[in-house]
Amino acid sequence: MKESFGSPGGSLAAKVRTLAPSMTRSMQRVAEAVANDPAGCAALTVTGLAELTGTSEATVVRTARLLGYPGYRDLRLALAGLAAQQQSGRAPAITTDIAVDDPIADVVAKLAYEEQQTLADTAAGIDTVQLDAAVTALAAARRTDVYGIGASGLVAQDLTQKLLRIGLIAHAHSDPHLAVTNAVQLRPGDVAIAITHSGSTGDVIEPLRAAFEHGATTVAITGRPDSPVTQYADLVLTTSTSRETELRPAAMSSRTSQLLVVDCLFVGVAQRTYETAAPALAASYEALAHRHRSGSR
Amino acid sequence: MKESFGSPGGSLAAKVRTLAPSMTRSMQRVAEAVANDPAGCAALTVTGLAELTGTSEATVVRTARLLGYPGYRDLRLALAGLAAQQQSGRAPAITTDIAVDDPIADVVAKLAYEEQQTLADTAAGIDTVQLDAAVTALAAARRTDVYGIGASGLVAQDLTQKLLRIGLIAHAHSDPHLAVTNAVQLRPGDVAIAITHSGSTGDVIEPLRAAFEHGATTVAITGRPDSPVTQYADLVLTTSTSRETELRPAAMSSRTSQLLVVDCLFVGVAQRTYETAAPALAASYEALAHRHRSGSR
DNA sequence: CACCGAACCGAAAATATCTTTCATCCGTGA
DNA sequence: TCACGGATGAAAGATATTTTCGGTTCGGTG
Repeated sequence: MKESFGSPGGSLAAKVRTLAPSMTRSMQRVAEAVANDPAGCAALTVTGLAELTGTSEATVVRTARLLGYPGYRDLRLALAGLAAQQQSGRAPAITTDIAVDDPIADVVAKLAYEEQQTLADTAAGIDTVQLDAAVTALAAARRTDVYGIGASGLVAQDLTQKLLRIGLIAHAHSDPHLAVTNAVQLRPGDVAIAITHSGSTGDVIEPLRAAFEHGATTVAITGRPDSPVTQYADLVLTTSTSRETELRPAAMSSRTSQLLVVDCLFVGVAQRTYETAAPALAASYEALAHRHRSGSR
Repeated sequence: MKESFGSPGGSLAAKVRTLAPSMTRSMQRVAEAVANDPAGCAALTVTGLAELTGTSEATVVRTARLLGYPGYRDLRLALAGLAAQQQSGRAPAITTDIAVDDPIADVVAKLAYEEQQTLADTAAGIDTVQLDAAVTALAAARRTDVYGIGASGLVAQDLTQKLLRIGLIAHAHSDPHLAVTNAVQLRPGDVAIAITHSGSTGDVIEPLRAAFEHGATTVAITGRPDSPVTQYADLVLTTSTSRETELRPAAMSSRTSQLLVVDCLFVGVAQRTYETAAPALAASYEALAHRHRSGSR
């Protein structure tokens, strides 16, 4: 709503005020309407605006000319621009938590905003040295086990799916017993990754511990860098922790954060193993093609 | 971020990407021109834009329609608005694709940025009316089945986990046969949700179809609103489509987008069923507490 | 008070722009 | 190769904008 200086378009209201004295009565009515409700007027045709102001098309066009536009068409475009700017000006107001009676549109906006925030926090907080070390370990690993339970289990599977796609050997475990059983098979050069937001999930810590004790390179992806899980982790990747609210459980933001970390790991590994990763990715894409119907076009 | 008129607003570029696959060659040329230079195109008449893109007026109008506007006139208005916003909003900082030799810190930054972008696009492109209807259906459903394969399967599980947490009956299926077997058990009042980025995954379409034919309320979460899956969907929730690069497969951004939609569904349902959802959430939290060791440190 | 002229104004014609229709063209699959 | 269906653009048709032009009002003047 601020007026810009030399910038074209500038404030229409100001221009209207300046030029008002040199306008005839009907033209003033038009100018006023335009200044008061740019958005509304932008939606109108010459005829519409003429009727609204109780004048004629000719007068509207004359007014547009006076305001410095070649014709009404261009005034209208400028109006649309102005409206859009005003619209975006009164932006955020997303500061509050999601309330029980928020309309669904607000829910969408707030969730998107919060997840964006989570991503930014995570990216800012990540330790690239540890990340790089984890990537190096993964790229060279004979096999990789990933542990995760509940929501984190899905992240574990996501990572596994990706690694498999580029030809690495990876397994996700959400059954603690099987996880431990498998963990003891690991040996130096292998990698074990535990994903847990709280860092205190025993079912995930135990297999990591087993892997750790058998000499595998262990990685913890957690929101609590001082939690028990880090005891057995050679490398710790910290995810961001945002306050959780009644309607937005922690699982939601921790998942977003964990997924970003996982994506970074994946892309990092794909870079390191580009020679084999690129063809593998292409191949998996090919293989899937026939599972899709002919497509929409 | 809705715009003044009925027309869906948000990022035009995102919409172009989403709809591009369903466009013909000439229309793609027009769409591309519009997406690349909104300001320039806003200054052109139909004829002008037709000449610029080497097509005809008819094609330009057709493209405008496909993008959701009643005609070229309105597209032009929207373009003017967009141009104004870009002008004031300054440059969106163009990031290049992730390169094979990018240092890990750049990878983190680029991935975070792209996922944020995906979230914004998704939020802008989502149809809140459909979303609201889906929420209503879910909140009232006797049971809910969710179909998803591969990466989308994880999203399906995520949704299921969340719904279960607030006391709803939900199942995720990734086995196509079992999915169909279960789908035929559905009846009016039940809800079936298919999650597929391409919208052409036969293994996911079949169960949805079965559910559809048995009278369940069917929902499709897809990046292609014109794809086969929507044939059997009462409600369609569109996820955003970002260009995929060699090191960043489509699965990555579609997952981010799908998860946002799923989160919106969940929060929406939690709002509707607040009386039962809040205690249920609290209870599940309690139940998990004992799985965690005494705490940090 | 009647008259005059100038500016104002809007109806309608003229023009530009947008939309629709329809015949043609091109690619595709049998 | 042929037939088909969708994509495409030329041109007709519909709207919107601009221009023209004559009527009207208002202030000044004899």
